[in-house]
Amino acid sequence: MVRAPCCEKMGLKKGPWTPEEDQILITYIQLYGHGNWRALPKQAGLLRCGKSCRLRWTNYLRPDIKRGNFSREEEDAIINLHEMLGNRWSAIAARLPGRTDNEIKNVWHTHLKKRLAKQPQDSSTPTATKRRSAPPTNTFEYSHEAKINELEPMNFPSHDAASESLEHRAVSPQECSSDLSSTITMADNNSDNSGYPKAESPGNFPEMDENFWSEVLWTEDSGEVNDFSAAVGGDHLDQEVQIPFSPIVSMEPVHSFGSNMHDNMDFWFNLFTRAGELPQLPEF
DNA sequence: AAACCGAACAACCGCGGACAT
DNA sequence: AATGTCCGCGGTTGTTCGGTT
Repeated sequence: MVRAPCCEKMGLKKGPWTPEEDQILITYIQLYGHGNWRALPKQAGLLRCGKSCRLRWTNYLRPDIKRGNFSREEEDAIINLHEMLGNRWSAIAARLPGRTDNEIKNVWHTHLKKRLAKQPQDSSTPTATKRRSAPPTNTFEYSHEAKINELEPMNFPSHDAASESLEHRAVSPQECSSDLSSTITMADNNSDNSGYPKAESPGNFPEMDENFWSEVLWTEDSGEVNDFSAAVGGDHLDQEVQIPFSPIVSMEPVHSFGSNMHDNMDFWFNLFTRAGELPQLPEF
């Protein structure tokens, strides 16, 4: 069979994403989910291929991504998991909540390989056993892997100095609630030419329950809205929220957001203040 | 101050598997 | 069973940034 090129149509944009594109993608997925990546960019009005959208979302924009430096525990876990799983980054990422396969892959190539190279091959250390880059192939290894797959995802507190700083850690809902001023300060003072505040990456959202992202946030009795471009800014919606990068997005009140109103409020607050602008928060 | 260089990381590419028709 | 489409994965590349000379 012949595979159609990902971006067969000319004019599709490549390269770094702009804040405006991010905003459109985030807003679209919040409203409609991402059932069909291929169709998504067209419906959302993005000049990107679906693949690019998926990558951007999964590696950068997803709300549950933990930004910031890897803790020592996380690094050790990556090393151990890599020892067992090989270069199966997605499998490793599945054991490290909030970390993406791409991020883990980068950390491995930039930090951990070097760290391992420096370490003496001492069998007493968990990372010193013989490594492989290929996935396990024999039955013992696969049964071992099956055990790994039964493990619960690991949770690591961010405890190293860098991740403790405001510049690197993700902002929890609780922190947002109690210290909004720091968020404002970061957004105001750390902007660079990219349009993103340095300290406030798009990944710094409060964690949401799964329902938040699986639910369609906005519903209308009269039926579906298929044209996102028309939907944003539409006048048929209940509430309006001014999003810094243009589109006007509206949504239902708080019950659609998840279980915690404060989380939701903080989410939007963080979202909007990324552009250094105070939002017009919806009235919940 | 400018040039250079390496590290870090975001993004792209191509392949293969899963699923639908 | 064959074919087509979509998605996810791993490898790789390109760009940016910070440190050094």
